[in-house]
Amino acid sequence: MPVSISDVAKRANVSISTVSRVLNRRELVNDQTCARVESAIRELGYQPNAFARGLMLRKSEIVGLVLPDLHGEFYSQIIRGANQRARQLGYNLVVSSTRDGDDSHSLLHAIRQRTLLDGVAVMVSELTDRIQDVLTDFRLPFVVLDDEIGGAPHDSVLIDQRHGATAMMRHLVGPCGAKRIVFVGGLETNFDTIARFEAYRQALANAKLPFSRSDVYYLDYEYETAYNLASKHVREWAAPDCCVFAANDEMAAGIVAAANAAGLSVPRDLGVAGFDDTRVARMTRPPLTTVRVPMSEMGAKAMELLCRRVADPQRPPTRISLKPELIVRESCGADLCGPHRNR
Amino acid sequence: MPVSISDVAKRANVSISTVSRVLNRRELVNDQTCARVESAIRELGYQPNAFARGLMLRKSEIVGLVLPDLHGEFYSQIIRGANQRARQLGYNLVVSSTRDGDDSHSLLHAIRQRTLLDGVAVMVSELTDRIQDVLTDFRLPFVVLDDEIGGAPHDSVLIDQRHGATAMMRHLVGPCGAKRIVFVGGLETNFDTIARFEAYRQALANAKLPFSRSDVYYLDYEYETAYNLASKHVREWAAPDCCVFAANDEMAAGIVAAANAAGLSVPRDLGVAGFDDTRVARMTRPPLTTVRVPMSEMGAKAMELLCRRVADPQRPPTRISLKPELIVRESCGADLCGPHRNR
DNA sequence: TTGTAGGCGTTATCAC
DNA sequence: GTGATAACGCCTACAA
Repeated sequence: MPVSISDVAKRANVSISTVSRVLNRRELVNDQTCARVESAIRELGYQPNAFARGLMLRKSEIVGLVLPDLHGEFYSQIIRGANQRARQLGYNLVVSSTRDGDDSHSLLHAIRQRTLLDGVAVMVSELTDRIQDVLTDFRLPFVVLDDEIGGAPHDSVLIDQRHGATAMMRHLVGPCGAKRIVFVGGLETNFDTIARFEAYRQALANAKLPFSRSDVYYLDYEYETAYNLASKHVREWAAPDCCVFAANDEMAAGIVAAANAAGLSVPRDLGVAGFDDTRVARMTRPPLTTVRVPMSEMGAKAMELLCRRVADPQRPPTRISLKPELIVRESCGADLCGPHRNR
Repeated sequence: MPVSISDVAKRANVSISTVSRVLNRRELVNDQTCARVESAIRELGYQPNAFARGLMLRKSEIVGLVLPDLHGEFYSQIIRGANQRARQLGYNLVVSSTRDGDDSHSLLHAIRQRTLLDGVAVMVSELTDRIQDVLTDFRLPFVVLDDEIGGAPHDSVLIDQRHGATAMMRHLVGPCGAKRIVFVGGLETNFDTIARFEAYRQALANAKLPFSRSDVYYLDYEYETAYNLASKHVREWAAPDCCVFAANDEMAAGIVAAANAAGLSVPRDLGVAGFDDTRVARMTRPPLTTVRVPMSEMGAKAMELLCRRVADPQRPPTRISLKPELIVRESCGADLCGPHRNR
């Protein structure tokens, strides 16, 4: 049933090498025979077998992207950016997540199949020993997203979390005139949360504001969880110069909603800042002051690095750092040029 | 550099067939030699070459998923469901979109590479002739999501849009007591929008409510567009018994926001209904009455069908229909047991 | 239980 | 310009 290169050869009355030539280096073959072969290909509906091809060429033109999860706007953007760029570069993208099912299994499965992949981009977000181990003696070209792994040198594309969080904090203590800032992070072990917390603490110190352990919460990046937390605390937070700094937009949205539900007005009675600048940020009332993280660009850059490395495995490791950008909207009263509640 | 099966064979002092046997049918080989081979494998870090393997076995254990876009909660859910199920079934998933770049190119690219894929699930959402053509004489096992293609019979998993939209309309004209319903759809050519509009019109007729062309709008499923539209019309809509039926949650959220911004109260001054039940639905104030579309289940079912067909290409085409479910929250005042504004 | 040999569909290296 | 032929790494009768 499957038509192979030799079927085409017979039909066109040439040898298989000639067929192979018109497929790959048509300039080496006579125009007439070329035409004959091409029509044979068309008539037979011949499609080169990718396995045999890969066996010879040792590449599949498929690269992988492994993310902590595929759910939500954030990852969605990365995938989109990566997919788009990968295709531009002539590659197809395989997406996997470490969350669906057992993470190690998931990852290892992808790796077991690795000979089919030309390379992999990995985002870990939390470092487990297993992943660490797997990655250190990884034979396949790979690039790491949003973090760096100890051990072997490798390509990586990073978000300068510190920079972004610091910009936000400066905005809050400066233009917004905040004197108390509540930090609502994701999981305590999450890389991004850690980096943002560091910036938070540092900025507090710089501004000579007191740091209080009890103003720090670790949640799970989800809207509902944040809503619930805020429902409990929002009346206590509501103070002339208090802001909540959430580690992503969804949680910030939950907090805004809880504040509204409690009859408080944002930003008059309480400032709320988000992170990521996903579409939710423009869907709350008021829209969120947040930090734009160039997610799809991160995906795209990852693919560039990866494909470059596939082409030249020897090149020195590259490290790309992407700078987030402060986006001032209304949820912190920034436009008011003073403490946000003095409206 | 790459270690092959014969390296292992040498190291273990056996023939390559023996190595192959411990890899695939370990029961056929003596325990002792088996152990010897296995340790050789481990010591050498041997990984079977997937190309050579595929060349013999004629399968890759990779299946594809082609979506109109990868952006947003909706597709995100489908991908997640599909990915999860695919892995459970022992397959890896390749994701592509027809939107990034030229759609036909994109799709055809995936198809050109198809010998690497064992099968593909496709969601088209709008039918272009090219896609139609490509699909009708598709050699590869495939299943269609959320629609059916004329021509060759095939597996498909459908959302009963009609059922969902009708349930919503019944809810609006019944419990909510709506007398005028504004329809805000996606693109006029979009399958889902078409189906929902049909249900809308039908339900209006059944309820003996007047249909007015000027109460029908076609947008693009985006929050902002809907917000802008609603900003213009919301004061005119605001009537004792008027509801807006948006074709997805994001647009509904935009409409709610516009209403709030205009000083109207939802649902007292205007009812707003969404569709899909994505996370946004719980992030508006008030939360949206909407229709839950089992997206991740659709992805999962698609993979089941696909993998089953890969295993048995001869089986008769199956057609799975998933029923959406009405979710009553507060944006239409349903809980009020009467016209929503009488609060 | 194990080894030998042939073939899967390509591409690459030679000759001609 | 074109055609044999040898890899590529693996699986699987068939033989021993």
